[in-house]
Amino acid sequence: MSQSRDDWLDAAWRMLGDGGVDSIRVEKLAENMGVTKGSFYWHFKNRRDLIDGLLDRWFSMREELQPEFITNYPSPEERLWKVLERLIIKRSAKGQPAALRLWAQTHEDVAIKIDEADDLRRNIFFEQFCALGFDRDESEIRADIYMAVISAEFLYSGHLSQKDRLAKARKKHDVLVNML
Amino acid sequence: MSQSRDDWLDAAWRMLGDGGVDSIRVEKLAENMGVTKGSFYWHFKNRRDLIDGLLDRWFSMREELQPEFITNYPSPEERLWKVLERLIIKRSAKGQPAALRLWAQTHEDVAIKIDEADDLRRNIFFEQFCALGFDRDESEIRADIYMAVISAEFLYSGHLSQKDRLAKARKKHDVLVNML
DNA sequence: GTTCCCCCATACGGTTCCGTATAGATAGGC
DNA sequence: GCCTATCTATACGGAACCGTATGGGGGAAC
Repeated sequence: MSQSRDDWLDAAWRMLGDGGVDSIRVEKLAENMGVTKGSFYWHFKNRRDLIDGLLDRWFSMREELQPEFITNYPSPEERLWKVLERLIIKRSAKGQPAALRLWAQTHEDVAIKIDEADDLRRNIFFEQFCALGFDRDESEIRADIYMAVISAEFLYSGHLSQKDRLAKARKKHDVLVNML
Repeated sequence: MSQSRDDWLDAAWRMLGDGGVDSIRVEKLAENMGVTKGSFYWHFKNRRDLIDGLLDRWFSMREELQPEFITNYPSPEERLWKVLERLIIKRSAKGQPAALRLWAQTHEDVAIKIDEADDLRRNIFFEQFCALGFDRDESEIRADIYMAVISAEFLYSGHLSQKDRLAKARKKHDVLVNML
């Protein structure tokens, strides 16, 4: 049963969510997959190469950052919501985002890439709030809060069902979008 | 130069913020402190004992969770703000909270303790929002968002000065407190 | 059936740790 | 001066990993 590079990334991705970057050990990984690390070093140059692969995967997974995703929806209000909704529905990520952010604290190059992606998302939010009629200053603040809500979704989240999470998220969305 | 148990915790606390729980290595720690690990094992039973000490320190540091802290301020609006303000001003914690939360993902006992503290804080927020006149449902949502804003404060690297962080935080606070 | 390439197993050297055992140092009480 | 408590150094066994070197199996191509 031959393992592909993607199979390795899948398993490593799970490990990442469970215990952070440091918990990713190539020998443990090989054991989990029922092969030896001889296979690993066929697919990857070294451990760091694997982790870079995980980073790439994460970035490419964030389709909601691509212009096409957002322009599918007409109203700014809906555009905001769809991003949040999507992150909850495809809960392909559990602890991974938090893990990568933590890891970035000691790896400047990683931090830069993450910051760039964050700025991109934050800016998308910002524009939607502007389109909703908030002034630039207010829009910036609300975009920040929207970012915070998203990050918290992965940090806390706890023991709620997806349905309940969606319901609560929707209410948070409403609070941030409506100014009564 | 004799090292106290607290000195070890101080150094470990710094390490925790820099690289997460996994980066805390007793031999590295000893090297940093200019002694050998012989000293470490005098003060601590083992590595886990040290980390438990860090957890205790974190919990006891959260004075804003104690009733006395909040009742110092008359208005619910101010009570909310003081908690947020305090977390920014005493930036004794940098990556530590995020690191501990991540670590909790693989250690159920830790997760439980953190959840308890979170619930406590969330409930304090909830009560303040209720006192501000929001209904219970709305207050719960706003308390959640307030929690999110706080956690984001530690997650996003942010290259802002403390002054700017405070200013932005104040605006976020205003958004969540005011319903115009 | 030989060749070749892809994927994997085995074996090994080296490093970084944890935790223990044991002895040495230092300072204060007596 | 001696004893004891407190803290630290040294030395060691063992585990967990990383990365490399090397060889082998097995299927596709021919």
